[in-house]
Amino acid sequence: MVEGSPLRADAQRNRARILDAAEAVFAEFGTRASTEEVARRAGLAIGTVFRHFPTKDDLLTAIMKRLLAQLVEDAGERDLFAFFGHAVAQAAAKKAAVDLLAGSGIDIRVPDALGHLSDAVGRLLTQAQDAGAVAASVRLPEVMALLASLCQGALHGGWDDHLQARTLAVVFAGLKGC
Amino acid sequence: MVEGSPLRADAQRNRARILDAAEAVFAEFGTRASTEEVARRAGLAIGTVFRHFPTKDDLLTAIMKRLLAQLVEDAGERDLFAFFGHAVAQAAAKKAAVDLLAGSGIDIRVPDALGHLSDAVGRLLTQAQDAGAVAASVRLPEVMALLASLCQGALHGGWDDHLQARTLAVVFAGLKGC
Amino acid sequence: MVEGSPLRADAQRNRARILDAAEAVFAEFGTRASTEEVARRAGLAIGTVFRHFPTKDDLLTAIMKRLLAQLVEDAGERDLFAFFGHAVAQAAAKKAAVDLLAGSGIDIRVPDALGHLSDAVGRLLTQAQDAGAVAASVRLPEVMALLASLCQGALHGGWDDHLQARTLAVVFAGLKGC
Amino acid sequence: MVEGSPLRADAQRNRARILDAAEAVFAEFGTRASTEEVARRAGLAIGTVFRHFPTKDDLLTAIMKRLLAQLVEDAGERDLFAFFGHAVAQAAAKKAAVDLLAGSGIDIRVPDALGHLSDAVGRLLTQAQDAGAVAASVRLPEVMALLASLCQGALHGGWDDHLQARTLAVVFAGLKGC
DNA sequence: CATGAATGAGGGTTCATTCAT
DNA sequence: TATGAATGAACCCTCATTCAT
Repeated sequence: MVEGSPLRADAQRNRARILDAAEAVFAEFGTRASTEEVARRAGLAIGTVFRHFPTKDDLLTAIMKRLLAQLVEDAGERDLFAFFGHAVAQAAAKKAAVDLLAGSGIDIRVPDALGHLSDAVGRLLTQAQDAGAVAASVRLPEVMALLASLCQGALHGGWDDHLQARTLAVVFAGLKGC
Repeated sequence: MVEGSPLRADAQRNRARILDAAEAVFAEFGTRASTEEVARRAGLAIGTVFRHFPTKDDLLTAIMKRLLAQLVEDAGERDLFAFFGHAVAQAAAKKAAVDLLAGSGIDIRVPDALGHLSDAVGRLLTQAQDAGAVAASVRLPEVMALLASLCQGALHGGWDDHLQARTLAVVFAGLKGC
Repeated sequence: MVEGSPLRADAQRNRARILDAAEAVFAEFGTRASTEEVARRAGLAIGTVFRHFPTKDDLLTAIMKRLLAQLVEDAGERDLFAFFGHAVAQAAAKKAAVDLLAGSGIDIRVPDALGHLSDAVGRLLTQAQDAGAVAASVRLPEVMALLASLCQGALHGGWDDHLQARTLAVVFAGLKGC
Repeated sequence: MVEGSPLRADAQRNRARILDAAEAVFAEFGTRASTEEVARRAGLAIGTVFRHFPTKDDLLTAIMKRLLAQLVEDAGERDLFAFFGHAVAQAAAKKAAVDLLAGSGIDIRVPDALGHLSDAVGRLLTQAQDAGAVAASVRLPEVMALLASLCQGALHGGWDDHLQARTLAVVFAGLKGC
């Protein structure tokens, strides 16, 4: 079953190029960067971008979904603390996506993807609490709130590694409960 | 020194009206709201707004400075924990300003104002550490980073009071050191 | 009572220039002509056109209203047959307006203006019937239908004067009843 | 003469499907409907449409020709009055074609087809005059002008059956001479 | 010959900024 | 100095047309 004509391969490649370019462009200039700039970076004509993503929002949503899916995957390979560190480290490189995660301006619905991330973090939280690494009183909503906050902070604050470590250390201490 | 001519009074009043309108408009619609909308809300013509703030960025910078100055003042009347709660609570109502603080898109330099806020928070931190309410190992940079992160998180996350309290509780526990 | 600042005069002049240019452009190229072309013909920047008519439809509606108002006025100075001749002769020069009158594509509501025209023609019809120049059985709806049809026909058919006269003669004979 | 290779059969079928789809689409949405929509409705790829009709105008011209040919055929089976009624009734269902007939926007030359229609109507006219049903003074050009006008009017005016009957009655009375 | 992805000019619209009044 | 009309670059998006597969 060879579903999809050979041309489909080109289209797939272009779709990926667009997403990569968009992620880079939006990361560099924010979501206000023009779709034209994305096309330029992807080395494609503007029409091609709109053929793949009929709306700028569609493009942003697609980026968002990809980022969240990646985070969910990343969550599977780490414990809660490592995942926090990882996510925060990623943030700086994912300006646009974090903006979107934050809901700034553009109305984007990625409930499923967000739900999956929440599920993944929930599993990490349970593991951490079972291992006694996080206080039993801590619940998922505040963990997600802290994760989002720290990603935003890292993104916009321009933290260096040292500052990031010290900041996370405070939060981790808080999670452990004391 | 002609600083006090009758016209100057008008100008000062207009400047204040513009800033108030801009804060309200940008808080409601984000920094993408048009300058024209700000003028409308201020009950002034667009030209007047640009006479006072030659650039939209200038206007945004001015709002930022005013917000930070207010925060510095607020810091003087609270302890570290109360101030965190206050700042976070404010965030939701100051969408635009927090965006700016975060540097999203528009390039704004308000080093002095930020420095003053840092100073104020530094004083609160010292007080809290002197009182044994915050671990001695905690330093100002991470406190500022946490403050900014939580403000961002509160702003974009749409936290209710309960979630805000639980989230802050984790951070406060972390600051106390345990 | 000097309502309106002096600048208003300029704006009024520009509004008129835009309407004149739009009528000419749309008459020449149809309603598909670009707003940019209208601006060019008016000797104004595109932004000015959109300041006066926030939407292309707004511009088309405005032209339509003006044309209909003119027709209503024209109706006051003629009998039914002369008015038919006049309207049909105008049609060729008013491509766009007739298109709009016909409702082609663009959704425009000018019910009031259309109603006024209908009223004016109704008066002419009554006069003609009172004078025995039109059969008593004829009613307004079909007169309006004939008027619109003939305007369309004249517009798109490129009739010369002779053909127009002969065509109208048939319709006039029909109205007289025989 | 290779006119009859198996492929030719496919091509002919596709050509017909495209014309049918185009007539339906343009009738529904006007000539502004996209060629892509036509391809979709025909169940073909856009490239196939352009292979058969290198230009959108070519497609529109082809539709026009087919419509006129059909009208010519219809004319053979009716007397002048019945044909008028038939053509006008068709108009509403042939939005696009009538648009084209009218020449609105797209520049299309279908002189031959139009000539044939004119010939057919000329025959009907002669018959009617021979039968004394139409005044001898009436000539073909104004009959064609009336026909086109009424089709336009019916198309854009949204006439109901009653209005159409009354409107045609006036024209028929005019043709009869009185 | 059919396919459908890619192209890119062009269209409607917005908005920061300028400048005549 | 305040006003608000004018400007025009830039943006998002559409669609006729081309061309590699």
